[in-house]
Amino acid sequence: MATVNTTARVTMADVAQAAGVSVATVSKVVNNKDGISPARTAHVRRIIDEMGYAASLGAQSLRSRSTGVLGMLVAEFEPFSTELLKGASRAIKATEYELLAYSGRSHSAPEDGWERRHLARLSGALIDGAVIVTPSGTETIFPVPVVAIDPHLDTDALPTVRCNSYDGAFQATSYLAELGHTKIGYLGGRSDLKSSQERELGYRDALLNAGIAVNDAYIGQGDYLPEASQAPAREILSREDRPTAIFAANDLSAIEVIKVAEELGLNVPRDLSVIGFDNVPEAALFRIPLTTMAQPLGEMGEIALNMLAKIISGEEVETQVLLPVELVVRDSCAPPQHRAQ
Amino acid sequence: MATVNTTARVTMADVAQAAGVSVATVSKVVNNKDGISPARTAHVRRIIDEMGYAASLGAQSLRSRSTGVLGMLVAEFEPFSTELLKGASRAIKATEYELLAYSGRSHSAPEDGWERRHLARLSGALIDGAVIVTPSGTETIFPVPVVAIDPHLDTDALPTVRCNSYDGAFQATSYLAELGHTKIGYLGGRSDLKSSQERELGYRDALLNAGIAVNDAYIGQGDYLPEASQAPAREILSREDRPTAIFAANDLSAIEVIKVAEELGLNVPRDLSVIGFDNVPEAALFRIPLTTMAQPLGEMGEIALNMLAKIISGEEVETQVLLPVELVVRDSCAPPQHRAQ
DNA sequence: CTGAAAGCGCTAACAG
DNA sequence: CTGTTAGCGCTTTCAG
Repeated sequence: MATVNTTARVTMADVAQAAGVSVATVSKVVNNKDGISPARTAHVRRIIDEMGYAASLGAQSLRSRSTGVLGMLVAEFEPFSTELLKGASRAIKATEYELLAYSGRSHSAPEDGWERRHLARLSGALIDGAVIVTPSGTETIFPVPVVAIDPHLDTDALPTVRCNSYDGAFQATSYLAELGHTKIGYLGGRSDLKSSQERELGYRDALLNAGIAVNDAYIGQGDYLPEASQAPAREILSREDRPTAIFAANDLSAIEVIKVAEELGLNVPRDLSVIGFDNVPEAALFRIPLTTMAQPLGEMGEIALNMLAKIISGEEVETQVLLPVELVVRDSCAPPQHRAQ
Repeated sequence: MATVNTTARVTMADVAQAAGVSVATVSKVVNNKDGISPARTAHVRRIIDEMGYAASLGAQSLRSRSTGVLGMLVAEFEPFSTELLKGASRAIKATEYELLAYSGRSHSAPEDGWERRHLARLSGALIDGAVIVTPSGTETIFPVPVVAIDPHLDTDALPTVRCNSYDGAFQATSYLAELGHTKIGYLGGRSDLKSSQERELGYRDALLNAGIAVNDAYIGQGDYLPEASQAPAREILSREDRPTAIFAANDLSAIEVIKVAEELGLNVPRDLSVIGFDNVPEAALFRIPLTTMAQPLGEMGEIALNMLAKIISGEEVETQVLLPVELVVRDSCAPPQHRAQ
């Protein structure tokens, strides 16, 4: 049975009444302001504990413009963002802050600067600053200090931590070429993100570098999303002259590529090599462990959070952090099979 | 350089002024109340978009007692809770809610009902309900509807989703016994959680069932935490007559056991078999892939969130969900080596 | 040292 | 249909 058993919230007024003091006094005790006698302080504190009182974050921030909580804004809690979150959570222990992760209803307006809305909703109330994961808007100033992870913009206007996507894509594609592949496809990510653009560039340059002509029919776009990757993957792989290898812009779409390939009767890696990007746990856990370009996700989350904390406290920090990626070889790539022309 | 570039927050009053209407009108437009002419509604909406306005969650909830956001309260964002979070995030898409995950500063008061404080801070402002992960308090009624995952209590007072810990522990221990082990240790979890107690019970019963006497010197407690697991693991494994297998109450402590074992010069699985519990991604990813009892973490998060949504909307739901666990065999267990007595 | 009072941004009656 | 008014729970002057 669904019994909704709820108590009334205990407010500061309740505490004040129980303690026989004014709310102002309680407030001062709560916030460790001085000007309250030790005796009263102790008394009020006991009542607070007894009643299990904790200041309402909403009301508190409404008035004081500072809450001691940092936000992590994501479009969704998927493998990429949760790895970042783990890192941020690790980093926050060394600070005085609490961590609040927020994922609004981005499913309504897909790529439309959701972070702006989230931020507007949470800042100036609730959070003192935020790290935003893959923001898609063009905004660069917000109501609170912000650091972005893997942002949209081709600008230094926002403190940012990201990985070298160009280099990673170049490495991944070159790896495929070195394996002997010449027909190498690319399934791109969200075209509004800089990371995605860089990955495509790295892919193209690696091809050129290997003396392979770029074939646009081998290029699709999956928006970094499994759902969106299926159709383009199917299209590329259904061609008579299909590629023998595909570099996918992130692991989740790489996995989707493999699924589509198998539906089409292809064996991975025998008939098709697939390499991903990110190295989320799901990549290693997949039935066919995925070869991928690893980003130090946890570290990125940590760095971003530390950066944010420093920025808020007015410290000087390097605001553009670029981390290296690393090839992780697993089972999804192999030299191409010899096929009849 | 650390330039903190921030704009002022745009408030409802700003919008009202820009639109040449009252805040009440704006409020009604924002909340889709009727009673505003289509023309004005459209006009106000345009201004809102232009200014990038979004209602302050804090102020909004302070007044309306309902925010359309559901909370997920965790002590920390570690592998266990983030897997649950992924599931919850999946489930929330089908609802009208937004998801807010919160991890306060539990490092202050370790096992002391942190969830009460988090909830007090967020509820009655901010969230309409919450799923609480491994709450440690004894409270059963809260200011908002709540569902617990893996709670403390031996009670049905709280809507709960959890796994069959007793059965899982029994299976895990039996597996070790079937492999031929007779000296089987146990590294327990947070003793205040029911899951932990059940796992110890399952361990003991499985031993008895296998005709093995329980040796208390083989039993330690790691609080489900890597840090806390090290010392007891070292103690158990340093004994002259050390066990040849250890069942750890969760994966993270199992991994810690392996690390300690290796420091002590033991080879896993040759000299020591280790089995964990949970099947977080880290278990499979560990250098020595960990054999473990899998909990359907994502599913648990989904179920809990759906339960919460239903409870809030007054629907009848089964409030005590018990999910099965499953043995996942990987590389950390082997039959015991023959050793000289 | 303590309390009264004002007001943060918003919503909910209630008048006009 | 629209604006005025009164708070939500809290912090912060400012008098006592």
